Amino acid sequence: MPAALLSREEVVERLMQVVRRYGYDGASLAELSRATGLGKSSLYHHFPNGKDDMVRAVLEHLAQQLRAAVFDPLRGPGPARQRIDRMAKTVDEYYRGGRESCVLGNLVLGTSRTRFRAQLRALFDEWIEALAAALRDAGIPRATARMRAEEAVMRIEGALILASGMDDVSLFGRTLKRLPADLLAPSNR
Amino acid sequence: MPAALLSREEVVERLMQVVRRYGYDGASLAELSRATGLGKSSLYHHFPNGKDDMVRAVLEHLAQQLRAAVFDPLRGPGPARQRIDRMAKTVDEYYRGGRESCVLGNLVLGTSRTRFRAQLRALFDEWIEALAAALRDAGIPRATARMRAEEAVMRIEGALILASGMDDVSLFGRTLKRLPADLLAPSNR
DNA sequence: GTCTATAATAGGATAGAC
DNA sequence: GTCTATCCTATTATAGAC
Repeated sequence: MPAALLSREEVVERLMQVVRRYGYDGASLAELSRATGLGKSSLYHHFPNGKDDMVRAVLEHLAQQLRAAVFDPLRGPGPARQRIDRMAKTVDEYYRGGRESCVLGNLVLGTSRTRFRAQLRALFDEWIEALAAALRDAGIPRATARMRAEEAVMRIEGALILASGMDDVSLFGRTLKRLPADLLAPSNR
Repeated sequence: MPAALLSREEVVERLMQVVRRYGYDGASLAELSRATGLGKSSLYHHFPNGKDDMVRAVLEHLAQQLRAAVFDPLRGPGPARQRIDRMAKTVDEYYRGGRESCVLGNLVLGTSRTRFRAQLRALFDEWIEALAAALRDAGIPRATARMRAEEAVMRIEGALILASGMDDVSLFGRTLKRLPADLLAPSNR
């Protein structure tokens, strides 16, 4: 990579910021080049198949980040409530309180919908399963835990859409704030 | 319009299908032309500012559709529960059980995020307010009604994202099914 | 591993005939 | 009101020097 400028990880991190902001279709090579400080040819050197390869790298990078910051803590030791609170906090930071869009949401829409299907599905599923594990540890029955975990991810994704669409980040903050208690509520439904 | 082929409404309806499927950035003039059966020049005749005008027309068209099929019934007469059930049914049909994406979600992401800000915000808000009105009619306090209505829209948007991302439309169906009861639950939170 | 230069193509937009 | 033809720019992608 840039012999001494940016590590591959940093390059991919910047690519991610572009994809997250502009989506797959809106992320031009010119912008990706600008954001990384690498010329187009350099980008093709590292990602021979262009945007497609870049986004694949972005998704791998994101998976690693999420594992370290969200999934592992969710599965990891400690009281379930604390683990879920930590997820909410990390997610809030990652999306900067609702000001940033979701890479996954962006890739699920537009013409990229089918392109990264497997990776997107795997990532969503890993998130849901990690969350469900925490809920099971809190004594919630398996099926209920899975359903609630799915609902949590939906609410987060939906909150990002609406916070952006309504230009009101408080919608995101409130959603995250309510999330832990809702997830751990005595199972009625 | 096409002297006898498609009415303006039908043209806009087809433009909407393209925007909904490919997003703003992914909807090329070539595709919009193909979908409507109109040449690029014809499209520019009706929409002098190109895609921008087309999407504005799409949003106006969508607002009318939603008013007739969703908002008015929500505000309208009848038992609140029935009105909300009807919304769920209509929304399910509109998104074909989770197989179709959301025009609004698509426009909130990508480079179109700021372009249609006012219209997007107004549409989301009208939806939320219509839903909140139904909840108030069901005896739910004003502030709670608004919050629950916001949450309902977030859940719908999020369910569409996750159903698409996980390639599992049942996520959408289940979300819609639970929605009415959750909205009308005795107000604890 | 990066750059400049350049190609090839697609995308957005317009002119003018019918 | 629609079409064919054309234009211009942006975008993706590659070649080849350093």
